[in-house]
Amino acid sequence: MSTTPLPSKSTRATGRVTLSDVARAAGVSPSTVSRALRGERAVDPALIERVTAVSSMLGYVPDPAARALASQRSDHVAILIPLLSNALFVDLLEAAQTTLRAAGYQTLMGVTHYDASEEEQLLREQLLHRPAGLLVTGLDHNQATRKLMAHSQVPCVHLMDLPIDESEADIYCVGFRQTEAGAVMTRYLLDKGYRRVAFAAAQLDPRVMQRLYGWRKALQEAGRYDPTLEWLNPAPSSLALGGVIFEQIMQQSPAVDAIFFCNDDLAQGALMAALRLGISVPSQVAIVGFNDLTGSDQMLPTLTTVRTPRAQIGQAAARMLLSLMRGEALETPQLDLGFEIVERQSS
Amino acid sequence: MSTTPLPSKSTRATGRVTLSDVARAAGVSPSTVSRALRGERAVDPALIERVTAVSSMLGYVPDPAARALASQRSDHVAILIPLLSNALFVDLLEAAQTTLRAAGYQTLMGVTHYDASEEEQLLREQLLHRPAGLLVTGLDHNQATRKLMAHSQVPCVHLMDLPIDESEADIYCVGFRQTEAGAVMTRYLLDKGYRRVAFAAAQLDPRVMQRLYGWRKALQEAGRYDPTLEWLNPAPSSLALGGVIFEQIMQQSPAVDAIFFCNDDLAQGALMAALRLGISVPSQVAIVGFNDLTGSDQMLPTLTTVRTPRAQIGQAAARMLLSLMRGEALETPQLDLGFEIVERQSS
DNA sequence: CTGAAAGCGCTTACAG
DNA sequence: CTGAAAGCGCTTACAG
Repeated sequence: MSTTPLPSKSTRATGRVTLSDVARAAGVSPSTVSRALRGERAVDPALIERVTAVSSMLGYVPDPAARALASQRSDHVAILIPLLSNALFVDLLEAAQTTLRAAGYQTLMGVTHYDASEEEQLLREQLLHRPAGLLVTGLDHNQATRKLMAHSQVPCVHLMDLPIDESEADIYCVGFRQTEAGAVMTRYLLDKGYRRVAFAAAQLDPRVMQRLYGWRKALQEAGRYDPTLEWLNPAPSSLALGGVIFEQIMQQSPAVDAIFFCNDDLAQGALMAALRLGISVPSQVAIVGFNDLTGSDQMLPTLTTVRTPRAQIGQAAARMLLSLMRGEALETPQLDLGFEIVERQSS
Repeated sequence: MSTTPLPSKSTRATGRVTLSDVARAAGVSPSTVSRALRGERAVDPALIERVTAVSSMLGYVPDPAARALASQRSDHVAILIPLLSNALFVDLLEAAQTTLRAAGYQTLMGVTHYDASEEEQLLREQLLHRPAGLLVTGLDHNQATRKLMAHSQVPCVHLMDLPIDESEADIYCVGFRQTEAGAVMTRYLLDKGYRRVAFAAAQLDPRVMQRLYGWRKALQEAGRYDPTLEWLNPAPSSLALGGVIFEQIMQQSPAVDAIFFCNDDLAQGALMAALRLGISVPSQVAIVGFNDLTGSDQMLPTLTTVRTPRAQIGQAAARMLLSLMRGEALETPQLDLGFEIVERQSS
């Protein structure tokens, strides 16, 4: 143990300290080192200690490629998110990655741009690396993607959403009830006395649509639903678009007294447009958003919105995935992290 | 070629189509398949064609782990950026990743939080995967990080910055002259007739400091430099902080007639604060920012700023790296992509 | 230009 | 509980 291991004589020696170096120095077989270091049960505790000591003395670090090749499982975790231009997903990504990295995993990120076939292609590329786990946004995927996920046998946790019906009860996910959040915000507005509550949305991804359904349900229950209150635009969400939509609504439906935007960037843009147009918020029209993004508390007036626990979702999903990768059974396969109305000045 | 390859009889067969399957079906040796598929010169064109055809017919896809283990080079490219909470770096990341992915590389992202030792640790983890290339933000790294990069022999391109002196002429980088951008914006303000131009900064990373030096130089040349015009805050940049700094300046230095914020989020926060405080921009005080981030064109008044080519930087750096990874010599190892003043209403 | 052989650095049945 | 051996799926000197 006091002698430095001789460098390998091979022509292709890489200079790296290998498992065999550790085995030689510890006086055991490579198999034992492998087992001891991975904490496999059925290894003599005394040996574990010796191997661990020698290993760290030599500065041994396992080669991920060799490990992946031999075990057919890499130390990568693949994550699929729709966009990087929405702070929501960036928060999700960062939280998941931080948790995963602390457990020794590298994150492989894929940006789908809300495109089902791009998602499929990205997943295909990621699966080539035999990831140890999968984190995917939402529950809606095309046939091929679902098949790939199932065939790969890779543990998978879905982000942001919770299944609606029980046919999906076998799916792992962490999120909150989008539909309910839409309904709760709408009821909040009705309770404040607003009577013509519009819903304005862009992008129209599945979660936005669920918020729409929640809004519809709440209005219908209050007997205040009217299809002309729906303003749906498939274009990508942005501040600028929020301003455009706001102007449209104000021009075409002056009787609207509150607007529920499906995302804070739209609502922030609307607030800026209101300032520009001299429309006073909330006295002429209330404006509320969704997600509580950066800047919403700095607007004039400050923006009422729904705070969504995206960092917590990223972290909890990563933890859930870590459990699955260890082969543990989960008590709660579907985690509802809730949401919260943040009342500010705009409503 | 018309018979499907027999599945391997091994207990650990993975079901994947392998190089040997292709070799058998094409009637050549595995070495030849390997060479043909990688486009190595010195392979009979006819064989290349045959191998390629068989390979795609069989749906062969090389195993990245096996390739990495054998060649000591993975298909990963590691990228180090300071933050994910600054849209600037997200744009950089997305552009680089898109370009890299199109060339068959997977991106390994590391977020340093402007912490030199976290950067070192991240790089260490990334190098374990034997990345084919490295993309790192800035030119400032600690001793250990520089040593790691040099010893690794991995081609590396630096982002955002250009070296100041010639001692760093051997470094590859894509960016623009931060100091000059600071000076140009300051001269623009002086030319517009502003006389007491403050510089307000947060985070104080190396690039912010360079902008500060540019501002100083421009003011000194105009005989208008005054140390009390410098407002430096090491806290992370944010809209809220911009508002706070703006209030401070207005209270303590009412004679200031223009404020140059080192980043648009600060400037946007200042604009909102001005609205709140009833301070009119630009008639009482001009406000300008840096980077032209989302929302700057939606503010009231719209924000004058410096547009920086971050997406182009990400893409150009990725392309440069691809060349280096191919072993090509570069005509331009240091690429200056410039910047542009965007004049809007706030100045 | 092509092939046989060794090797990359691990993991994992299989025996004991 | 431990070890010898085979194998994961490629690449790359080395010969020819």
